[in-house]
Amino acid sequence: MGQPVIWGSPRAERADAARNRRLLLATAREIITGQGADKLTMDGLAKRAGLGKGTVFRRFRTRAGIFQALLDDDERHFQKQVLSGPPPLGPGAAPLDRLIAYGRARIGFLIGHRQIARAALDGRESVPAGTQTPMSRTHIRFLLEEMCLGAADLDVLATQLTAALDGPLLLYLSSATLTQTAPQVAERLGRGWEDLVQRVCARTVAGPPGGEIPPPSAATAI
Amino acid sequence: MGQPVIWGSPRAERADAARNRRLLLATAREIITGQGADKLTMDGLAKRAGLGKGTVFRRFRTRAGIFQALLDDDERHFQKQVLSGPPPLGPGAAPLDRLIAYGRARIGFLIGHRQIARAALDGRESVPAGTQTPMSRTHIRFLLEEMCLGAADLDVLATQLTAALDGPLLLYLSSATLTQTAPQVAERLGRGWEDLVQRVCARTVAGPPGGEIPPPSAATAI
DNA sequence: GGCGTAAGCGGACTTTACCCCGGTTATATT
DNA sequence: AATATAACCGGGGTAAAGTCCGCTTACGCC
Repeated sequence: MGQPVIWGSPRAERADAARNRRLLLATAREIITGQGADKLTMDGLAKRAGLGKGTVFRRFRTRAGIFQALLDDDERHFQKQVLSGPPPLGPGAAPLDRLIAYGRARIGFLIGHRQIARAALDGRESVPAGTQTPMSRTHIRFLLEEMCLGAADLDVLATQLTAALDGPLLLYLSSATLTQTAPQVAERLGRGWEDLVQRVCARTVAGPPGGEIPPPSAATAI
Repeated sequence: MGQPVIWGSPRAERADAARNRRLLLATAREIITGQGADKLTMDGLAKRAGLGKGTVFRRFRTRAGIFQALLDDDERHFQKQVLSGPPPLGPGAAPLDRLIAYGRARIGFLIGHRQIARAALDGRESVPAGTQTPMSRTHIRFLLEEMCLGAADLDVLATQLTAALDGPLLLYLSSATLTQTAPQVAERLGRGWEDLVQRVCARTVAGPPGGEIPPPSAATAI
């Protein structure tokens, strides 16, 4: 139990650091559910957790970083359902059905986490929301690949579909709308996603317009 | 009290205010091209424009607001090309071709404006990027409508395609990648968009899964 | 042209994100 | 167990965002 297993390279997180990180995340959740995300301040968080301000910044680097960490945490749980839960979300169903189910689930997840997800956006960072290859994109890419549709550039397609899923909730829908009519919005977006995916995966598309030129260079770049 | 008749529109902008707004936008552009978007500070902007800080905040409400205003300004010019320029971007071509051309143009525009567009994101506002019905979405909606594909919910589809266009550049691609390999990225995304749109518009899709239920309530809601 | 009023303006004030660095403590090694 | 070292902690300091309120000015009306 107390065995400090050394992970790959970056020297495992020190025990006190890990404890404090958990404490800070939990405290952040308290503040958010109690007073709303926009009332979360670095000072306040530190004080309420009984820690110094420097500690908070060391852990999360920036205010948005806290929300990214929270989102990451919840996404991990969500992803577990996707990877090992019952079909059609989990493995065992046809890729197309899984993709549709995944979209609906993701929409629900984002609506449930809209406060945090929005607050995780930060115009001053080079890559705003979460990681550069979000789990969502990876999963969609995987399902698309299994379907063997003749897409010219799977990476781009996966990125665009991920955006079609996240974008409306992160970029275009006002949180007022979301708060007032969340269930209807979820249902509409879910149907829309199903329709979109069904069209995209119908596989009746002419070859690439410019001849058979493969994607520019590295196949996995973007 | 003498009730001043409330006009439908909120009483045109005062002349000095308009002049100052233009001055501030121009000054902001100077700073951005000269020193980069992240060097733009409200104090600095006010001082360089020879105005008070309060004025800057009154005009743009928030730091991100400045970038939103700049983007809005440039988008207006861009949109002029779309509405009255030569085909296939402008009117005169088939809707599908216009949609493809629009996507490519929009990608180019966003890559060219990536600094501003990213900085316009703000996790503390209810609707982060620009307006709630961006011109982009409206235009896409219009073209889709002309195509008469049997989409269940055009508004949602338009929103999702808009996101597929904006999302990759706003949310997922690191600005490092963009700066280093902008042309290749533009080309790949452009091809991807063409492929995506061609699939979506192939019109060989079964009816909606749950029968012929129309979208929940208001047709133009989302 | 003179007047009333709403809008605009400025800059001091408050709050908050973020930096820094000396002191402390967990962990690996011997 | 003692030591070396690297990571962690704290809290004061800075600069920038955002607020307030009294003064000024443009605009519509008489």
